[in-house]
Amino acid sequence: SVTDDTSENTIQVELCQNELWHAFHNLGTEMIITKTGRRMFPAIRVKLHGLDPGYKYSVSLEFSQMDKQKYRYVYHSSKWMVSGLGDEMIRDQIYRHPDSPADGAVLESQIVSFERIKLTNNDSPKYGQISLLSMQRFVPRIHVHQISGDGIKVRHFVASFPQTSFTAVTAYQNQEITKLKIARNPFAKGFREAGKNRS
Amino acid sequence: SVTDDTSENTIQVELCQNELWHAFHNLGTEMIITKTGRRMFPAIRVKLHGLDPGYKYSVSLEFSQMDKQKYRYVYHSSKWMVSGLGDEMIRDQIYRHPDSPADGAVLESQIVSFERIKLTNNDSPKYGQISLLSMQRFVPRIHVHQISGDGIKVRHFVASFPQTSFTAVTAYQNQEITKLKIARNPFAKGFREAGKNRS
DNA sequence: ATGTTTCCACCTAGGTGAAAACTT
DNA sequence: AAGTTTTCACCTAGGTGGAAACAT
Repeated sequence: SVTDDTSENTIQVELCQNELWHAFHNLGTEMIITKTGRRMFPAIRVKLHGLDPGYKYSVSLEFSQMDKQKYRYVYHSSKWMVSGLGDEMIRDQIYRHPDSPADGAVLESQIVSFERIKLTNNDSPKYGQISLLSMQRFVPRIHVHQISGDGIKVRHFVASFPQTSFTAVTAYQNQEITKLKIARNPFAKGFREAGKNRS
Repeated sequence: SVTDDTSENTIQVELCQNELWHAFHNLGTEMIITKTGRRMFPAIRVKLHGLDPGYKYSVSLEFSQMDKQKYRYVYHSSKWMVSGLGDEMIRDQIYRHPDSPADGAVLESQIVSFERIKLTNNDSPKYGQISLLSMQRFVPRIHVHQISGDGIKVRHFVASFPQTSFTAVTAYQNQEITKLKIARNPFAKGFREAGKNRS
């Protein structure tokens, strides 16, 4: 498992769009996983603080299983119930942010957005994809590796935010989640309402 | 000016889509420059050979003025004529390929494509843009910098291909160039011919 | 029954040349 | 007259949820 940062200078990771994440978390966030890979919405976007400006850092995203259980959504009660023992996840999957490694000063000056990561239910994920398990729960974790001049990792910091946890699904279960995705994701409009945006 | 590589191991730079470049060169290539920046078509795409697999290299694109003259296109003779003395170019503009610096082994295994570079006639080019001068001639040059562990440039190699030279314009002059751009660039279709691709 | 896959209409995002408007 | 800027219809490219087909 992961060792935390032990030095006196602490790295801070700030989650962007915190209100949006909480809105989804209140309904029980679901993320679609497909064979070809699907983006996350909302995307994990973070702001880093406390980096050493002259050192290089690699920033990565990883998904930790919240438990070993499988869930199902019960429509008449609008609740998630445990439906049995979950499967074992593929080990050691990590998505390195394509703009990293980069200097601490550069990374701190911008928002690190993981919008291009794709979630899949394929057993052999392609480059840029992370393979998850349908009907199981995950929490994203941000890893920050400090790298010395010769490429050796000298420090390692991990952060995670409970409000970004989600259930992986191949089709949305809770229609309130679907509505919120359509309302907030510019790519998602579903079927047009009568008389709106028509030419 | 630029120093050439002097070591025994020579770096080779191979231009991709050579036939396409020659087709344009035969007509006298023109590249549109705009305030907001315009991509090059064809794009400069190269394959690198002879790199040291363990060293890091930075690959960049730069535009060298072919002469200090300004040209105009004479329609009735379909020829470019000198029309006077050109302007001075903004110095030291260089576009580093976004995937570099990278290890020699990584760079050699893929095509280095400069498709995202944008050419502009703006005096203060934004990030990712190179400012050129309308009605003047340029030849792209590929720079390969070998970088040591502590970031110092230890070797420098330059390559250029005469068939990629062009005249920068704000509107196409030679209609044969326009036709070839429309024929070969998937984004450029101009006005549809009657009865084609219609629903 | 329940969950997965495929296909598709509908979007966003952005790269084209043509034409018109503008500048000098 | 000659070159520049703006706008726009028309494309490519690719991210959505819905529905139907499929699998178990």
